[in-house]
Amino acid sequence: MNSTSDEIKDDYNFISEALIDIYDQIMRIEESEIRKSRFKDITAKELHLIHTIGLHDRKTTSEVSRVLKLSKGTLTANLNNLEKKGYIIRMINQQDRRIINLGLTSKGRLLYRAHYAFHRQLVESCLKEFDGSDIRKMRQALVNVEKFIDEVSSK
Amino acid sequence: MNSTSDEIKDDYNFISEALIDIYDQIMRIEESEIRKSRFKDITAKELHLIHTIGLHDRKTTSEVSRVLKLSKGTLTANLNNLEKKGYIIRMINQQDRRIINLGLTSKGRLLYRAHYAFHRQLVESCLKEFDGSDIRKMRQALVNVEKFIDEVSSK
DNA sequence: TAAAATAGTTTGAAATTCAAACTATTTTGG
DNA sequence: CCAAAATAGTTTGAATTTCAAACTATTTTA
Repeated sequence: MNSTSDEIKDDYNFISEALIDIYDQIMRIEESEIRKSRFKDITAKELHLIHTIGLHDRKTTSEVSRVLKLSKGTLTANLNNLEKKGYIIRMINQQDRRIINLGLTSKGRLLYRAHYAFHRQLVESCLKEFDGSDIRKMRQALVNVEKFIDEVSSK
Repeated sequence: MNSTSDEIKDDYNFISEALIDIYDQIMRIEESEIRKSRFKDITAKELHLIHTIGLHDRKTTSEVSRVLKLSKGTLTANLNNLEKKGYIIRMINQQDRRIINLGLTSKGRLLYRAHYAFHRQLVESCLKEFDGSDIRKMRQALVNVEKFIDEVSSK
């Protein structure tokens, strides 16, 4: 297919606008879907934190606060909430007892998987009409976004 | 190109993970880029509000609070801040004097355009290696995301 | 034209965030 | 070896953000 540079500009505009609006909607819908399930006490932010803690990584509090760009104090408060609600556990690291390793409880792992499944469903439903080569290109476009973000952050 | 169903699954996983992580990073980088410019007093949330108010729409407070899913009280507080900082103006609607129409000041319009330009730059930089037909497909994928969100929200 | 409805603001309470001070532990270097 | 410095995480107090409910002003309804 041939495209004029005007058509491409128009697509760029459309894609820019769509991107600006979509983030927020996805966050909101994630939260509202999760709240319809058995996990009624979870906010979008907590979902994000659960995802960052991950299934098997045993990350430390410092690592997580660095990744999420939250102060250590804020993270401590968030972890207290999730611990009270039974989603995470703190494990004192026996090699270095200053360090707390974070893990998900079985309830936390269920939530992690439900969240992930929802995302997968979104991706599958939106890409099902495309073939393998198209999907590879979409993947590359996302890699490019990450590259762009890295370049801008480090300049 | 042929792709096995395993390769496609792997791409889906990659795309899911990338999507989950990317939102947050874009929000943050948007804020930090804007703060490097003359707009040092603006947060990511305020940027989002400025974008929603838009260049020429004269939206009402209620419309904006519905779109952003903020309570009317919260929006009033946010608008007070942006008004104090000189980015927006409130205009009493002369047909119905209960209604406030919102507009951007010239400073607000400058900020709107700077924000939009940054997004355009991101999109252009990430899509420059693709041809018109590829870009049309990416656009379609975003339309699908919006469709998916609408379906899930309305069910 | 009085009552109901609507648009937006104010209010007070709860939640979230941050930076700085603090506690506990480990590492460093004299 | 041990005191000082560094590090990991928590606590604290203040600032900010958010919400729902009560409120004010205006318009619509019946």
